[in-house]
Amino acid sequence: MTEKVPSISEAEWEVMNVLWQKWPQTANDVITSLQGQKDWKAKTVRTLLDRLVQKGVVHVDKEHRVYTFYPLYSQDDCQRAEAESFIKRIYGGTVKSMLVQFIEEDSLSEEDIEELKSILDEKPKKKK
Amino acid sequence: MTEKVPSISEAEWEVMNVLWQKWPQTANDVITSLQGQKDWKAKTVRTLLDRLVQKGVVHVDKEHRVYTFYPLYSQDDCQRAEAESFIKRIYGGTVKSMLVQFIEEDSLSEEDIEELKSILDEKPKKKK
DNA sequence: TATTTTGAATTACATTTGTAATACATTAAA
DNA sequence: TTTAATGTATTACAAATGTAATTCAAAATA
Repeated sequence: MTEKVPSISEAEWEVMNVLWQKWPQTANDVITSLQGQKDWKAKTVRTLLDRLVQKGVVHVDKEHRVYTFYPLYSQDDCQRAEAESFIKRIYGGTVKSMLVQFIEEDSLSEEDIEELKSILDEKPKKKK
Repeated sequence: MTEKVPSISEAEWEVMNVLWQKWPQTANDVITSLQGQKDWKAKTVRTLLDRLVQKGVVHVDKEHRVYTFYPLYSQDDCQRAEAESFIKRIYGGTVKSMLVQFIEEDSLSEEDIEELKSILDEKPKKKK
């Protein structure tokens, strides 16, 4: 079972995304990773990290002078949690309606489509 | 091309969802529609409607004493806009990775899966 | 050692959002 | 007509969020 994930704001997600790529990281690591990607001052990133710690999404290791941070939830868990509330709000809770919209749109390449098809084919076999 | 949709907050989405179902509606219509669904006071809904008007997402017709409201953007357009930013933030911008996660999860029924498959089968044929 | 740099802790401040309440002006009801 | 109900307009107020700046102590450097 997936425990309840605290809510992560938009800006905080950017920070989490870099933390999930590699951890632990120092605040400076994170700040550097976000350079060029986001136009944030170092202090801003630092604040976001602190808030994530407060929220219990990130743990900070204070053993050494320079702290290191690492995620307390997997990216997958957070994605699912976020996606669930998103879909409820935007698509009335039905995953399918969203999938349909995306599939009908031209946002998928030929290969993507093929890959999805094969995943779908696999799917029912996994039933227990 | 889809024009830029103003950002709609979580609570505001609930209001939009009822407005998209039927419009125009008076504030009271909307309030009534949300009864039982959300535990909001009438004034709260009214505030949300006003904010949506301010944001330019909803138009209010003041021709009559009792105003009527209607959406200025299609549900589809708003869903796409929201989904796009959502996917960018949460799934690094790739629709497919999200679809995969949902398909792999057990959130889809047999019929859903079949339907998706047939939609995917149709898809490539539509290429121009 | 004196000084600069660096990291962490604390504080700041505007905007958005959630969640209304109050004040007013009409209209409907008594 | 006086009064109550209803709809609109304005105001409120705390929490979350975006976006930092300031303060302070320790470490690195001159």
